[in-house]
Amino acid sequence: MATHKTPPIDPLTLEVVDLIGTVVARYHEEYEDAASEHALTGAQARLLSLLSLEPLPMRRLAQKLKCEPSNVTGIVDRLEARGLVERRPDPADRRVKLAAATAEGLRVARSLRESLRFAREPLAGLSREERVVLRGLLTRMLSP
Amino acid sequence: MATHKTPPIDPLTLEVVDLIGTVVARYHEEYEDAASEHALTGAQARLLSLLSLEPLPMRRLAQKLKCEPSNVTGIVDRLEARGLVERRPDPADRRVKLAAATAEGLRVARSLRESLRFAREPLAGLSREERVVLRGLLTRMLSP
DNA sequence: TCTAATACTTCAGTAACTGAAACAACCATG
DNA sequence: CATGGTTGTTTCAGTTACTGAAGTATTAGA
Repeated sequence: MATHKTPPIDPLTLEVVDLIGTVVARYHEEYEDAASEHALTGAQARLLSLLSLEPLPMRRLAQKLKCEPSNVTGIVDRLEARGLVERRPDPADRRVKLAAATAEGLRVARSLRESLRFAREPLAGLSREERVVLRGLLTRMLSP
Repeated sequence: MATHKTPPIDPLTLEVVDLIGTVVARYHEEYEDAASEHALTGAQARLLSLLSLEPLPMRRLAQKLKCEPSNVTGIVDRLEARGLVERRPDPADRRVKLAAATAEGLRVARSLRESLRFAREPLAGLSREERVVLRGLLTRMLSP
């Protein structure tokens, strides 16, 4: 009964996968909380964070957020209605609209970043050496 | 200009936080993909996974999924319409409805679990010793 | 028993999302 | 330089997820 098509996954790996699941859940929870403290939804917060680095065409936003462009339209609409984002014409291509964070949008994005406690607390228990090790392991995990 | 209210976060920590963000993104992507391969949304997949372990009252589902009970009603409705979940009366309390995975639901849940490649691939590059170290670090990170 | 709390559903209302269709602007080819 | 295909954005219809308020049972407590 222990012989299946799927190779049996060893308990250690299962445990690590489970831990990663917990990290993911915690991360999301904190992110959503931080967003809603600023009266933003998760999707709005993600988009605004992207724009806080540089203005982007709608199409690139859709690529980065892995969704359809028609979806981005709505999210930007709502952020624009609140004065956090504005649409500018792209001088190089008149088809393109660049979404850009306004001054207020930048302020909110910064505040959002700072209230993301995940950056400080969960790593607080780790020493510098441990962080280096963790960085190495995660890097190898992510770059196949 | 480098003196702010927020203590400056060192580059190493930022890097690790960024890596965690990438892990979270990758995890989510794979989870959604696996779900949609089974014609399930993410929320439906999460709920069905919970029920594949044991039947649960609607209220407990809402707690586990961190959402309102009225929301669970809809998700269970849709899963029930597809024959993956059924509602049973709780013999002990006639107010309660237990949601339970059907045989077909269990089958889908198992298949979903197996197609979650995240369990194998990203850890594939790590040796046993490294997994032990990773487990330790993640555990310390999560249990403050 | 009468009342308050609990479990679930129903009903607006909003946001996120998809896919198709429309429109404008770009671009390449003949 | 015309024209036809491609690209970037929006609009629209339709689905799901979600909240919060009200409504209906049922249970439990004074």
